[in-house]
This record gives sequence, structure tokens and C-alpha cells, in this order.
Amino acid sequence: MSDSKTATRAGQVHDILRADILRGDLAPGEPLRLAALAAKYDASMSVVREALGRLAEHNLAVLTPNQGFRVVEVSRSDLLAITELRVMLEGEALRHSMEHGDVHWEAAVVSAHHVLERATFTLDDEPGTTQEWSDAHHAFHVALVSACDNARMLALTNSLRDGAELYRQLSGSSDHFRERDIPAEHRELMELATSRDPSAVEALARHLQRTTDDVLSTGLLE
Amino acid sequence: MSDSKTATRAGQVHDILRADILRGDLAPGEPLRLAALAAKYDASMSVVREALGRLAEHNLAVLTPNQGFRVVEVSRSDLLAITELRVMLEGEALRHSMEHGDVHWEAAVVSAHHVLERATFTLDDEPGTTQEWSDAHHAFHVALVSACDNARMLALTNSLRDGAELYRQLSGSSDHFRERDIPAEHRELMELATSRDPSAVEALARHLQRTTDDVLSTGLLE
DNA sequence: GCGCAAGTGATTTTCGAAAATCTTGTAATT
DNA sequence: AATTACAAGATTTTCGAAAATCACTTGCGC
Repeated sequence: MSDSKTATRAGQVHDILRADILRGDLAPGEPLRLAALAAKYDASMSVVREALGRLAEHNLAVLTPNQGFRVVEVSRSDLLAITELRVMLEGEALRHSMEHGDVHWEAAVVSAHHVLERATFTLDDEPGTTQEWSDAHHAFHVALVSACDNARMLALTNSLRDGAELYRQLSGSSDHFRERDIPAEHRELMELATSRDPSAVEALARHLQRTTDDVLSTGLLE
Repeated sequence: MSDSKTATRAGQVHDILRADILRGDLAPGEPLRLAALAAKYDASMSVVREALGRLAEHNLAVLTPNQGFRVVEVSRSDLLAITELRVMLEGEALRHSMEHGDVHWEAAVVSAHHVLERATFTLDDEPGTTQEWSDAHHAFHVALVSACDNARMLALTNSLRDGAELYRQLSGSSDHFRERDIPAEHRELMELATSRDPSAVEALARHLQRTTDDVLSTGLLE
């Protein structure tokens, strides 16, 4: 999210907690008890509470009055809601990028794609590289829309991407992904975007929808 | 925003602060000092800090590390960004509502419109009724999209509406509004929406755009 | 006179504990 | 046996103060 408020302790704990949730270390619906987390991260309950409050900003945690925080729940309907919004907003952000982006934007897209492609190859070989791929994948999608001049739109797409990541994490490296040529989808996105082809928006929509369909087909929701 | 976390003290202070900002009592860019606010609302600095953190969630306040909170700044580009997103999201939410809404939704729209119409008439007569009109106006727009089944979309439109309200407040009861027949615009919206006319979406877009244009034409930004 | 460093005051951030609230388990009553 | 009332424990929420950081001024050296 480019927040990186590493300046303050609450910001650091926030970043750690966010990573833990996105990595699936903290399961959806799991209660986030202040005392336990404070001990775990060697910080006071106050900073943990502030960190959790910021997680709630981005819908990764929820606060129930007098009952504390929990990791946000997942549901089929919420995944569909997120996907619909992503298709709409990230598509529009891509349109903006293709219209306003200069050659440096193109370079950033090509660069991010290269890193993602390389990360994809080392995925099956070496263990524990799934996080590396996730980061590269995230960076690629960020690069695609990085030339959008609507700051709020970018913030929303980034926030929604985090929400979607939770579900992708949930379904793991599902077998269904074998039936897709994801690298080809990314390459197509890269080529259409850098050549300012309007159909890039539709390609992005298909890309997002397919991932959602894959997650849904695992039957882990509801 | 239908938050109303009046159960906890931090929630109460949050609601008050939110109202103060939206009413223009706290000006954009104004620093929000903890000690001063704590004394003003007779609460500890901790609860004020938590309340401010929640305001930051909805982009009504911003936190700079080690420099505390300030009321969010306004700018021409931000208003344009908000408007573009509102047209997109609130339009789509209205489309959803017209598709999924039942007769109770229609009734809610008609009801909210009636209240708004009545509030409009008493606007010029009695003083201090501008808040009443603002509330009715807000409620009308909420009712329009209330049958949308995408919860996240509704949350986003509500949040963006708050952001837009800040600008409407800024421009006051500008003279430019005299050149518009706002009641007619609302009536048209009500009739098109309840008759499930797809052109309601475009009418809503025009309605939102006109308000933005009016605010911009005051020349108070930048 | 001008720039720069140290010190002072104000403000944020963090901490640990008290107060309030909720949850769970036990006992008493119908 | 089921249900309600009560009590103990755990957890959140709130508080006030200590620690850390920042903005500003004063004083020193050039």
C-alpha cells in the first residue's frame, strides 16, 4: 500500500500484522487479543490497538465494541463484491494509465513483468518462493495502474487488492491454477497495456474474474 | 455512515468530530491537537487519538508520523477525483438498486424524497435549517442506492459522499445554486429510479457533476 | 551580519495500570 | 431437567504520566 509508516512503532506492528494476515498466518475470523499480540511483538497494548485500528481501515480486521478485534471474515458474497469493484476500479485506473502514462510508465510495467516472469519460473523449483511470487505479482498490478492520476482511485484499488489477496491465500496453490496459463495472461496484459490497446481493460477484467472463479471452485467458502 | 459506535467513548467522540468537520466547524488543514480536543470533549487523549484514527479511515483526517492529526486538505484535483469515483460507483450502485430493489426500496426512495422536498421549502424561510436539508439530502441519496447488494460498494459510496460533503460545505450556499433547479433534479431522480429507467444513472451522474461544477466555479480551491 | 548548533518548550507516541465490560462457569430456584 | 441469577476470570477500554520526537529560539562561532 506504500504506507510504510515505519517511523512509528504502531506503524511497524501494523505492517507485521498486515503481512501475517495476508500470508494466512492469522486465519479469517480469528480473534486478535491485545495481550497476546503485545507479548508476541514486544510492544505495549496501546500500540497494538492502534495498529489493529489501522488494519480495520483497510478491512483486514473488524472491531466489535467491547469485544475487540478479529481478522476479517471471508465469504463468497464478499469475494464477488470485491471482484466486481476491482474489475470496475482497476479497469478504469488502467484506462487512465494508458491515457496519461509516459514512457517511464511503460518501462515500469515491462520491468515489473520481467521480475514476475522470473519469479514464476523459480516457483516450482525452490520452496518458499511463493511469497516472492506474490510480491512480484502485486508489484506488476501496481505498475499497470501507476500512471493513473486519480489518487483516491489508486488507494481504493490497492485496498481492494489486499482484500482479494486474502482469498487467493485461502485457496492456496490450488490445482485449478494448472488449467490456466497465468504467465500468458500477464504477458498479454503487459503487451496490450504498453501498446495502449483499449482491450487491455477487458483482458484485465478476464484475468481478475478467472482468479475469482478459481477460488470459488475450491468450494472453501461457506 | 451508519457506523454509530455510540457504545464506546471513542465512538462518541468520533461522531462529534466527524460532525464538526462536515459542518465546517473544523477547517480543512487545521491541526487537531490531542490535548486541546481532550479538554474540549472531556475525554482522555487516548480516546481522542482513537477517534481521530477512525476519522483517518474515512479520509476526513490525516496522520503525519510524529506530527499528529490534521483535518484533511481540500484541493481541486481531489474534488475531481472524488466526483469521478462517485459517478462511477454511485451510478453502479443505483443500477444494482434498480435491478434488485423491491417495492419497499421504492417506498424508501419516495419517502426520503418527500422529506427532502419539504426540507427544501423551509430552507429559505427559517434560519439554521441548512443542517436539516443536508441530512435529508444525504438520506435521499442513501435511499437511492440502498437496495444495492454489494456491501463494499455501498460503504465506498458513503465514504466518498462524506468527502464530497466537505466541499459542498466549503462553498456554502453559493449563488450558483440559484441557477439550478435542484428540487427538479431530485424529483427526476426519484421518478426515473422508481420506474427502473436506466437513464436514472445518467441523471445521477449529471446531478453529481453539476454540484461539483458549482463548487469549482466559486474559485475557492487553489 | 549570517549560518549553525545546542537547548527549551510543546506535542506526539508509548507505556503500565485502573476501570468498565463481557464471557464463562457454578449454584440456586422453579 | 431447564432456566435464571450470581460470581470469578479474562478482555477491552480508558486514563494519566513517562519517554521520545519535533518545532522553535537562543546563543555561539565565523
